[in-house]
Amino acid sequence: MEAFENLSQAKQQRIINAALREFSDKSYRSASTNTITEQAGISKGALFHYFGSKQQLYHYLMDHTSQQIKAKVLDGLPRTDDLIELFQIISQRKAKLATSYPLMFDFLYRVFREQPEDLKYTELVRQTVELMNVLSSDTIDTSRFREGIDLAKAIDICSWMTEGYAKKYAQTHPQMAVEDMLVAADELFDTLRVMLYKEGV
Amino acid sequence: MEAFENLSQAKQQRIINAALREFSDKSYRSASTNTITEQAGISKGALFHYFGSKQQLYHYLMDHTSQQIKAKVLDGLPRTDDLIELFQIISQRKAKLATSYPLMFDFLYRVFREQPEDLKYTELVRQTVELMNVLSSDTIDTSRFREGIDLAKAIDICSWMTEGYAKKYAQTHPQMAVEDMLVAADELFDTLRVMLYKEGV
DNA sequence: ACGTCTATTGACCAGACCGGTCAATAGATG
DNA sequence: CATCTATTGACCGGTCTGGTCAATAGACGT
Repeated sequence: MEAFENLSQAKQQRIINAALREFSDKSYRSASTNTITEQAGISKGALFHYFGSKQQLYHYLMDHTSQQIKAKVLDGLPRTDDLIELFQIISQRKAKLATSYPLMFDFLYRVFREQPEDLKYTELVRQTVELMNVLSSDTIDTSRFREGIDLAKAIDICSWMTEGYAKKYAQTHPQMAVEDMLVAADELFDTLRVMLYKEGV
Repeated sequence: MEAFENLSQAKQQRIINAALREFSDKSYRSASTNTITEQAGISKGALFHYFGSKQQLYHYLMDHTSQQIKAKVLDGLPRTDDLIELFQIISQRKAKLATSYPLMFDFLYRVFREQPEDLKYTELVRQTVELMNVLSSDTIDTSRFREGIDLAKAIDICSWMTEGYAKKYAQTHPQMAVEDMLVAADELFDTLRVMLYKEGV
């Protein structure tokens, strides 16, 4: 690890990206260190010199990416009591991050789905992924909600809707710019307001 | 194939289930015929005697499962102009089918996600999977919808909500009986009514 | 120019596992 | 007991794996 951190930033990044891509595409077992070294443009010996083993490389990637993403999402998040507004802000940040660092997101989602016993992800990873989907929040104004809708339900609904929307958008407009998507997504949040909030709130 | 169809129904089912499970768990490439024969309790030679090759076995599974599921979902579907009611019925059928034949569903979803060039799924498979998610329907009464919500939007919303709900339920109550889940899901459809339909419809 | 030292290479392991074959065997049938 | 078919599993040539290590390249001090 020390050897790796003494490398130039550019080279470190090349290796990290190659590894993230491979571990995103395939299961831990099927992911190949050969492929990683080829993609990174380094020799096999070098990789094992830097990280010791495949498993240590994997754990490094988990810690590294969780740390990065968690910081970027939470940094300077504005306070608001409007649940939908909050969701809108977080979605915007996630969308921008996901286009700036798609490899990190792909990788973390895969980590979240797998979770074999012997390479259990750290608490940090769990927190990070969860943070993307759920809001623990006592600061939300629930009086806006329609009859029969409580906070937990509203959070689920917002999560499912934004998730579904993002998935559909990615499928139908695979190459569109983030900014355009965010504009288009405004319509989604308007709809959410119609559905969740009482008339005239 | 002829040899296979002459086997007892029980043995055919054992082989099909073993193969479905293996092809659901792993990519086509990584799926192992050895594992399949072990799980099915037959010899390796037998499997290749029945199907000729790994690829032919895979194609047989695609055709077989699509045919079965499509029939079961569409059979005797009642007519209604209430979109949410329709979703509720289809969800109930899907839920029951998914618990009766979980292997088939897992397999088809995997087929839909992968789609390598050389083992392109048939049109039948495409139709079947799509049919699970989308409703083409001109018979829906859209006058119930709130201001600003059209049919396409409503279909998306219902899809995303039922999908999200199913996913959450599967995670939080992994071993619950279908019947209980369907009762619990009634609440979801009530919520959908509150959100999508005008007051008092 | 030369010796020293560290960073990097890639040919090379032993072993796991692959899809597919086929001579040998078991079991049913007349 | 002979015949015939259904089934077996040891075996094949391959590919690919994670990991090693003697050999090499390149930077640096003198």
